[in-house]
Amino acid sequence: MSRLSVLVVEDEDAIREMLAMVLEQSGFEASQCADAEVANLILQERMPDLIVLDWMLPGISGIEWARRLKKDQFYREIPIILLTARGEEEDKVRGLEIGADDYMTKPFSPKELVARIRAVLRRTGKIEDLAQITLGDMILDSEQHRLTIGDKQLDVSPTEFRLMQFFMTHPDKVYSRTQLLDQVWGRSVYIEERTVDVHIRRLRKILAEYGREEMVQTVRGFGYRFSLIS
Amino acid sequence: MSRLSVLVVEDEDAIREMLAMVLEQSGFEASQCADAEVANLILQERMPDLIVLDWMLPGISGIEWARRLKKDQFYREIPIILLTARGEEEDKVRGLEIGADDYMTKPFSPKELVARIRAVLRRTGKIEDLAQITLGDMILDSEQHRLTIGDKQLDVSPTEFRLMQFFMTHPDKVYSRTQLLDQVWGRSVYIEERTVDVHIRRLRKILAEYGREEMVQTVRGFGYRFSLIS
DNA sequence: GCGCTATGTTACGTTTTTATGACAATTAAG
DNA sequence: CTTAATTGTCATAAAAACGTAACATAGCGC
Repeated sequence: MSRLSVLVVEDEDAIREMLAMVLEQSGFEASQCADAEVANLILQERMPDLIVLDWMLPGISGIEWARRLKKDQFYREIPIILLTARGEEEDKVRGLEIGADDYMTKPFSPKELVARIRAVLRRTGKIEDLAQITLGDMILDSEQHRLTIGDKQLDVSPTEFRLMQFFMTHPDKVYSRTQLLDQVWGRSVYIEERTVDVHIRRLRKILAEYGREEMVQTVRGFGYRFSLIS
Repeated sequence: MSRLSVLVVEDEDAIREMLAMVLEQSGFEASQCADAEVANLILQERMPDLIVLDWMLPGISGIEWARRLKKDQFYREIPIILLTARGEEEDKVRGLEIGADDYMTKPFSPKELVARIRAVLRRTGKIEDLAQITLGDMILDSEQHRLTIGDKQLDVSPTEFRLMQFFMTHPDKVYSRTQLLDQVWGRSVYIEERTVDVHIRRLRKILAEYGREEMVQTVRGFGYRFSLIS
């Protein structure tokens, strides 16, 4: 799976889980821990593409840990977004001084979080990877706006692309037509539920050419599910 | 499938959007607004199944609005979860006094939020489902809407699914046909008792493919029992 | 075993839900 | 401006799920 990975280091459980959920929901792969010590272990396991770091941490403070990372030639390149409580604006300067790539005050909206993460990743040139979602032997490439199945590349229309994108980032779970409309078309638009059927049909037609139509599964009375296993 | 709807009334954008996102992600239908005035309009449009309400609001305070709702016979039944900043624990008492159904301090984890909402909805009788029910080596997953036996995944029809759901949550106990109709089909529908037999038969047929038909047991003169032990 | 009742099984008509093809409107491309 | 592609909607076909009746079979008291 080539989703971009984000490591969340935040001691407060509630906020950490909230962050992780938003990240997962937005297509990132989130790992999390409550302090710098564990964070170091995780870093040895796997290098994240970005770190979201709380300013205040028990033990080694966030800022101190960030400083160390930025001195370590091995970890220096990982972008860091600092988190801080509101009203400590003066810290912003210090944070950016030591090399943090951005700075966010709690509380923040999911949109803001994702926007900032994207911005940082773009700035540091990692965003290209984000363009790729992999599931099984299928690759959905947002940059090329292309779907690859096995070694075949095929083009899909914008709506089918978004639908595919949603499905590939949320596999194995049933979604009602309403939920799909909300998530893929966006809330606020009023569209007939039957329309989902039609687009499902169009997606299946495409997948059928590669013998994958059974990946889009009908769950009678509930909606649709996308799954590798039939 | 009509999802349960939750109205979020919270003036701080960041938190409101966060709430909405978590709710949507968890399968609820979320509507949102920043103050009590707009909330009233939304209420007239559609009655939500639950309200998540910030304690402090511009204009009419959350607590005041909640009090009014709880006096209004039309809205009284809507459960309310109050939100407050940490460190205002003493408000909890006041909140619950005026009829709020639960109380949450910011910040909170998505898990906690969803758990509390589910708990309240369960308590007030609007929900009874659990994402995953396990019995022996069988897993009934509402999220995927799938039944797993051993390592085989199989789809069952809506009615068989609900029947299975009921049985798996109430194993080893006999239920009469009437009880099953009440519980699985719903109290208000009139359906022949024999129909239960037929669906039992269909369920057995499915289970038989995996050598489990003896799990659905006939108790002559009383009804049926679902049990791992035969 | 006999007769009676409860339960199992099957087939069938009905209802509900989903799939599909066609069309018009809109948008994007050339 | 023309042409092609995309998209949403509708009408209709097809499929799945349901409930019911009819008949078969099995259990139970006598």
